[in-house]
Amino acid sequence: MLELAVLGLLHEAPLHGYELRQRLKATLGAFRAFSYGSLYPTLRRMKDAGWIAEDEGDATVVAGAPALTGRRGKVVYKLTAEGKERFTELLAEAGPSSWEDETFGVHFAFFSKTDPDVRVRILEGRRSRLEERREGARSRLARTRGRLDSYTLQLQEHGLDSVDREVRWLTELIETERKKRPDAHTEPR
Amino acid sequence: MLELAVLGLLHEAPLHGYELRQRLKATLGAFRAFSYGSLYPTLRRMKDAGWIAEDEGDATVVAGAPALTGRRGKVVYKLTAEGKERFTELLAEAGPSSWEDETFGVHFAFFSKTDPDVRVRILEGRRSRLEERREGARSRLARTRGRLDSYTLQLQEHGLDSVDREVRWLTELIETERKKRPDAHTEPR
DNA sequence: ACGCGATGTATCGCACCGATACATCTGGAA
DNA sequence: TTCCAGATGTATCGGTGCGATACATCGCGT
Repeated sequence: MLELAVLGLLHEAPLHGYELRQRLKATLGAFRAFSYGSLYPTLRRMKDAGWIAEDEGDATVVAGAPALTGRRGKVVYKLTAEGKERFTELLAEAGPSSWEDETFGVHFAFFSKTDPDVRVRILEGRRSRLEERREGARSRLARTRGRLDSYTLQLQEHGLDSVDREVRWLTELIETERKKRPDAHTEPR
Repeated sequence: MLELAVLGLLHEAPLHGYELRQRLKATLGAFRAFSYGSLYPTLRRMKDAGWIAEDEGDATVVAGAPALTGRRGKVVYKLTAEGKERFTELLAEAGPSSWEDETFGVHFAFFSKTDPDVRVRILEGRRSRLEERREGARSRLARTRGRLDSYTLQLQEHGLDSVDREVRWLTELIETERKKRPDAHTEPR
């Protein structure tokens, strides 16, 4: 997850950790926090995996001098060739994981770099996921309505409304996508 | 978090793990998943802490027989006296943690067992939390609007709308609470 | 000259999630 | 009547991410 987000952000420009976090908050803040506590370990993992590399900012650690207060410069990361590959690869796969709550937002954020077919498939996957959830909630609610105290009820209904809203949003998006490419449709074959 | 939820559910009736999970999904499914992977460890922790105790369902493990295929009965949990105390204690504290994303839903679910003053304080805390977030997002959006691709923009706006909706919802709830107790107000003192 | 808030890197412990394993019970199709 | 699929039920494992915290530097207003 964070991995995909980082790949996407670095795909546009090299960044150091702090900036990365700012961008993360800016684009995905509504859905996930992505604190430093996961960012830095992820950066290390990705560096070890070879997706990203340090790009020597203004560090210029003079070999002789440091030892104490070793003047640590910014650590700027950039995508490697393998990293770019990995990014396209991740963007291409539209599996069930792409439309889970946590994942969907990140995928969506990079839709402009995603294949149109994949876009539609993800949007539809997300929508039916939500519709499932909504039906479950609805029937459960109908079944237990009487026994619920008013707060629990309010909570259920607010939740249901939110899901409804997102479903409508997705439907609009899907239609827009369709209009752009009238030849693509749900069932290939 | 899960701890509070479990205390709340067991406060109404003794339950075993599976049932507990069902209820969790039913009341909080819109916000958190609460899988078994956290439920069972939590139950163990709570048992060790003394908040809950096993209530021997239909286990009736006859001392002599088992060994192989040892007929494992349901493990029904119930609140202990300390557990009840702990529950009221947790319900009473309305700190910043009560209105974070993950926590708020759980607190709200047990509002019928919460002190009216605390209810209002939590609702207001949640609201100003969201308003802060909204302002941040709004100004960031205004600042960067031109540079954003249309998908990122859509995402931002959808997020903003959602926050708006929740703020309105909270405002209504607060007003309702106020009507119920016209003497309570924001600043004590 | 001082200090405070933003910038910047990093780690630690903990909560939780998703997948998985495995066993039992129940009801309907074969 | 047998068989098997799906619901019920308990449990663990690896991994991801979060919140708090620590610490150092930099730019700026006072």
